[in-house]
Amino acid sequence: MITLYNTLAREKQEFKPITPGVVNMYVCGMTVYDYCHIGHARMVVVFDVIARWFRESNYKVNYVRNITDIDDKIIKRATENGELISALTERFIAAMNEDFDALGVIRPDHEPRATEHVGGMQSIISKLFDRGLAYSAPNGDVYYAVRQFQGYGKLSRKNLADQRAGERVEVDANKQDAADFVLWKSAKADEPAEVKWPSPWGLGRPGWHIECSAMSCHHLGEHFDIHGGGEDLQFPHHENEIAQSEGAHGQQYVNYWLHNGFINVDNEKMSKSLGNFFIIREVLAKYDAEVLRFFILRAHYRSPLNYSDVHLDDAKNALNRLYTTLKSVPPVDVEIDWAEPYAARFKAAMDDDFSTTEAVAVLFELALYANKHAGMSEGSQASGLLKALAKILGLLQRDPSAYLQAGTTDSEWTNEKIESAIVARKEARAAKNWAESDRIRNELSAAGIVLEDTPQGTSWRRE
RNA sequence: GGCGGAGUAGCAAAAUGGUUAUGCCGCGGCCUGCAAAGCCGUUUACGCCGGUUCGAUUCCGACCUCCGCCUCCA
Repeated sequence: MITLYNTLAREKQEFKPITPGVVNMYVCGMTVYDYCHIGHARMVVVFDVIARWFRESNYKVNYVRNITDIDDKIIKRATENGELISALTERFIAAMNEDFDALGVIRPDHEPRATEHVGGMQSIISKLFDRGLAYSAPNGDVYYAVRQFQGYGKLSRKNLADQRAGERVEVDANKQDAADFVLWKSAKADEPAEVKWPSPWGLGRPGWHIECSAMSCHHLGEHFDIHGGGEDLQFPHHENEIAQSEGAHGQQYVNYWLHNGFINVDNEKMSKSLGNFFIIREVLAKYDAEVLRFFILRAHYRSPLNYSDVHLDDAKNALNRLYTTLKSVPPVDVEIDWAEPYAARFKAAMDDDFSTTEAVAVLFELALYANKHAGMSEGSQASGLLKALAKILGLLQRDPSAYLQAGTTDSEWTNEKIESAIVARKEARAAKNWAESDRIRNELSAAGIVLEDTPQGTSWRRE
């Protein structure tokens, strides 16, 4: 039985699918006008693992993660660059795929793009007009009449009367109410033709929130199981999605709302305005992508997670221990027996709101057991189980030596050069010439290469 | 002002009404030519004050501090 924390109910609940054996899940993805940062990495890794765990639990998963390829920031960036919007978005979609692939994220079953669903958005807006939930403003924009929707604020627990309208942002005079939000934006003269779609309300483009209502409905129906995203999307984005979808369709939109916590820097939210954000590809230039993935999964998905080089170094050292175990205690292929104590604890952890933190702790306990029983069949069994369980988290599937010897920085010490140094050292050791053998080892050590003498010979790794 | 989250050992991070989290780092030991890796051991952990309880880090109440959302944001 899987339990998950439902933001809508503010408590952990047992997961009950609408259709037995099926999970329909929608996650708000990227707005593609720039490179992805590690906050995005956390979001995709977290929901990747959630999808993996449902599959492991024998559910058929329909995982949809959208791509927002039309919005204000995209238009602004394309205009600044003097390039077509489609050229800009294609470029960053390609970059996004590179980054997410590197992180071992399995592609969602569907990755709809907003621009492909404008028709669906218009049809929802029409329904909202029919139900008296939408209105055209003097400036040609179409707005959602928030106060006409009963239950507005039920996700974010916001009470319209308590909000301080206009305190931070001036209220648009076109709105009937400060809380109303735009469904359709009328075309502006200086906007490129690429962003102008015909509609019953004139030439224009969709508001932000409507795309997710349309794309989720297209792939998963009017009522589906799980909707996820970063915690900041709770309000207003997800609140508005509920208003749109439930307002148009007259039935419950989503059963379980899941929100991942942020990556912080110095205990503050990572954001562009603070200038404290890190792009995935910058981080991957310094650290192996698996280290970043491990770092993310070591924390619970709802907790804030502080990012720094010190913390990634810590994660790197920890991951090294697991790979070192797999290297020194070769795993056998294992079919997971969920009744086996370690596996049972792993499963209990994952079933309990996807507690990867506890699941990772089980991996380390297996590593300890494997190391203690190195050379025995219990050891290789434990090592095999370690690898099999880690696979569910998308970790530890590479050849251990290849992982440990991979360097993020190229040194002049090629593998061949290292190997020949090891041969030279072996000869020195055979002659009990310890001074020479230690000189060679120190030379390698200075280059970040660590030698390990074992009964089977000398192996090496990069630090 | 409203709503929500959090304060755990040097660092990171979980669970839990009484029993070892886990990892990194440090220290000691075993092993090793010496190391590394591994194994063993190790540093009075639970913001503060009350309450409930045989017993609270864990439940209840007050307080302090921090963070997030209320505007685009994963």
